[in-house]
Amino acid sequence: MSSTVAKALSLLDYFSDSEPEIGLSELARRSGVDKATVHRMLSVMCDHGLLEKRGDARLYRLGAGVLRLARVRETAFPVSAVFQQSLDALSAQIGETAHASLVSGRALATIGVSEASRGSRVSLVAGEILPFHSTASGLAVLAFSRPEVVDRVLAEPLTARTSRTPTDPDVIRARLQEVRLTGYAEADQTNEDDVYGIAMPVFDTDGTPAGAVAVAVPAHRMTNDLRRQIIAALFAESGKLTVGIGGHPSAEFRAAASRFGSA
Amino acid sequence: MSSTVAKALSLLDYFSDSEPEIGLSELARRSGVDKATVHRMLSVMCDHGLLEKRGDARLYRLGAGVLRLARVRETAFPVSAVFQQSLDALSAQIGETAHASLVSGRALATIGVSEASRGSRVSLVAGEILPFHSTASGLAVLAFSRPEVVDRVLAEPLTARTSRTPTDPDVIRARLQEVRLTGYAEADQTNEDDVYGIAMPVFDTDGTPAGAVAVAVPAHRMTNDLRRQIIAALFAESGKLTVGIGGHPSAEFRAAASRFGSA
DNA sequence: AACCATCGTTGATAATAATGAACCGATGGG
DNA sequence: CCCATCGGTTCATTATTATCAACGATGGTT
Repeated sequence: MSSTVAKALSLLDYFSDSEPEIGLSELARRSGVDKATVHRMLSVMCDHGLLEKRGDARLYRLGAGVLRLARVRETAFPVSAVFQQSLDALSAQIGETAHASLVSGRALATIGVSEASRGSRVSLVAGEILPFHSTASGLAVLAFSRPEVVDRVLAEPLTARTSRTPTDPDVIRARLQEVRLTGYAEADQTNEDDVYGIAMPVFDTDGTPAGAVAVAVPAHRMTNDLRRQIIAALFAESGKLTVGIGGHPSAEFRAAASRFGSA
Repeated sequence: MSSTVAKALSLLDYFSDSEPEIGLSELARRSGVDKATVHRMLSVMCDHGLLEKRGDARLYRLGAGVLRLARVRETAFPVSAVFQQSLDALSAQIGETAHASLVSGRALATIGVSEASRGSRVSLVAGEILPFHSTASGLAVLAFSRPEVVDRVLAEPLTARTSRTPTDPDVIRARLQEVRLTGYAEADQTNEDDVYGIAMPVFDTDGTPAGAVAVAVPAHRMTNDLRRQIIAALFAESGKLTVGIGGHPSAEFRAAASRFGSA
């Protein structure tokens, strides 16, 4: 839990699209680690190309090493490209912002976004780490994950992102049960105010969720009709994606999908 | 030098296009670190999404986290996309394989390749970590780097990749001086047998090399005419790339370029 | 211009976390 | 059927790393 490399790697989580460059003191403050320690860890990560200091400023940013790593992963197991294509289709069809995330350790990593072209839309801070318990994507993934994964996630302290965020493990377990029956997860302003998200899992080769695709809508604009449209579109795209990455859905999800199809 | 996080991160260097999945014992053997230690480090990196074990097999591969990191870096500082475009143009024009790499800590990380369409061509094991002293790209970068960077690189032990690899720091310094005068670096089978590489630096905002573009040709096919073609094309593309990433070339490189132009 | 806050960096001490050999059960090839 | 090798685990020893304070530099403010 408190290994040195874990602390070092967790520093990477603070970099996102909204904050691609961060200073030493800022990182120390956020992570709660001593400044000197952070400094040494950042230096090591710079040496390995995971980070780099911008020449002039004294800010750190993600280095060229991550580009190489991503390239290696994408050429061996192309998923990012496959997802982006589906996201573009989704946002075009629905007219709202679509995004995708993959299971990345004990959280979700946003790996693609396709924003709607209309003026008022949900503008995601992309590239962020998403919590499991407060996002539609997280619930969608968790609902079809193995019980021990659920236990591990719910054992950790659950922070309330908004006033509506469920933080009681039992409440969340109940919601997961719903998700298992319907096949999709909804998050009505539980991760961010005014954002209503609907998500569906995408499955890996072993039948466990590899990630999720989701559509995010300004909460006030959500209607029953729009919900139905989104869910139908997600079933289509999630299916394509699961096939696209060589996976196959769990029996539970297939059952939920057929229930929806016959409704 | 022997910090824990450094050892952990160096494990990532063994993943490449030719070997996107590696087992525990294999990594322990290569890195020379104890199996137990490697196991703990891998576990931590899995928890953070940098790596993941493939569900069925017992192999480790790069995780979804690297995709997120690369995405964040690319949206903030798009270089990978810019490079790929130039690489495609180069390989189309010359008819040989072109590749690009960026300074990544104490080495070069290959971030893009565009293979020629012809049958006999250099097929790079892409996504690899390139040494500075044995590759044309490395020499091109080093030649225009600050003296202390050169000293640091040449202070480390230089491994002979082929029978022609220069391992004497003084010999390499002499070659760097040539590169500074001509603006390009050549590597005649010093990194890989039968591969002749020509590379040119691409500069960052602060006038230091951010990386290099290179063309690799089967050694037996290299002629003076082809050399001249490649060098001319590289001057054009390297210039575009330097501008494309918002950088500006060092005075020394500009001088070399103008000498070539007037020749 | 002088000040104050904050930045990145360094160094000595104390305590933590890494180490590596031995061991286990499972797997697969000879 | 046996042996080699795999991934994974345990535990006592020790070397590593976190800590905390102080320092010089930087930059914005009064």
